[in-house]
Amino acid sequence: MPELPEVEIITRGLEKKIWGKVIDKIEVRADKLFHGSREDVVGKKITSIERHAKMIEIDLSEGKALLIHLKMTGQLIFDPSTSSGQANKADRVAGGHPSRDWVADLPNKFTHVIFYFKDGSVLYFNDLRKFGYVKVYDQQQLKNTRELKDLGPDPFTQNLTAEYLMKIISKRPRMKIKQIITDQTVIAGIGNIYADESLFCAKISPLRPAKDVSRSELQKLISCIRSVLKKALELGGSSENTFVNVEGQKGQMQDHFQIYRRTGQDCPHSCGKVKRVVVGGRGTHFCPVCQK
DNA sequence: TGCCCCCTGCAG
DNA sequence: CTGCAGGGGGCA
Repeated sequence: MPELPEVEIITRGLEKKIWGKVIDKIEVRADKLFHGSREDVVGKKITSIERHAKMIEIDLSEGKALLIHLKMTGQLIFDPSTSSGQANKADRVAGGHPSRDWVADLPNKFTHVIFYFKDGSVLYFNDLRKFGYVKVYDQQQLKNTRELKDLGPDPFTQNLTAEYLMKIISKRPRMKIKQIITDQTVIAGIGNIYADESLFCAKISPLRPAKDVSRSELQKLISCIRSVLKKALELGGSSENTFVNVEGQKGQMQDHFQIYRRTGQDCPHSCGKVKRVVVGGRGTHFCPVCQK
């Protein structure tokens, strides 16, 4: 699923919906996706919710924590109460943005973990492809996991600079620029969609060896990354596929893609046709005319 | 650095 | 039917 904007939207939604609630029970329907002891989290209170790259850390009382990764198709959907569940489901559909029928009817066959809170509200973790996970940690232990410790700077922090990228690139000069910016240990949170969109914005070919990207182009790329991610946040994320926010609603960014998944169509600058190639095993979209 | 894999569904 | 999908770990 989700890249930085989508995970950020979900994180903000969770803060609003489940902060301070006490976990009454956890139901795990697919063991594969839940790592750790259920007893460690039952009875604990949610004390903070934070995004790291594309992961969500939920801190609990007594020093415990949950780390959730949604991978490609994970969803976290909140239902304010079980007793009025029918009404809420109807609201979601009436809201006009049910992404699929199965989103409006929870739990469903893609619901793998269910968090029941003391006040009767429920959080569903759905994942069509079962790549995602929920892991239980001690907060101290979590800080030292590779997953978090090795992450590069968040794109919106001052730590992401052209100088920083040049230093990284000097260690792997031949790597394609797209692979550099989608490496989570270089920049935290950029994935396939926003890499393509950012490179288009900066007029840089995703195939360019990183060492051939100049300082000023890197500067432009950083500002493009920020503007693209900001726009995605403002539009509620990209729901090209299964993304919905914690209320089950889709975002609109997919209607504003300049280049991603527009293979064969005209470049927005009318200079050529959008081409699709594979970089690092992922579909990659660019305009060979304006992206050099 | 480049495949293959995890898994399921959908578009062409 | 084949190929493709927002991620990323593991293996040669």
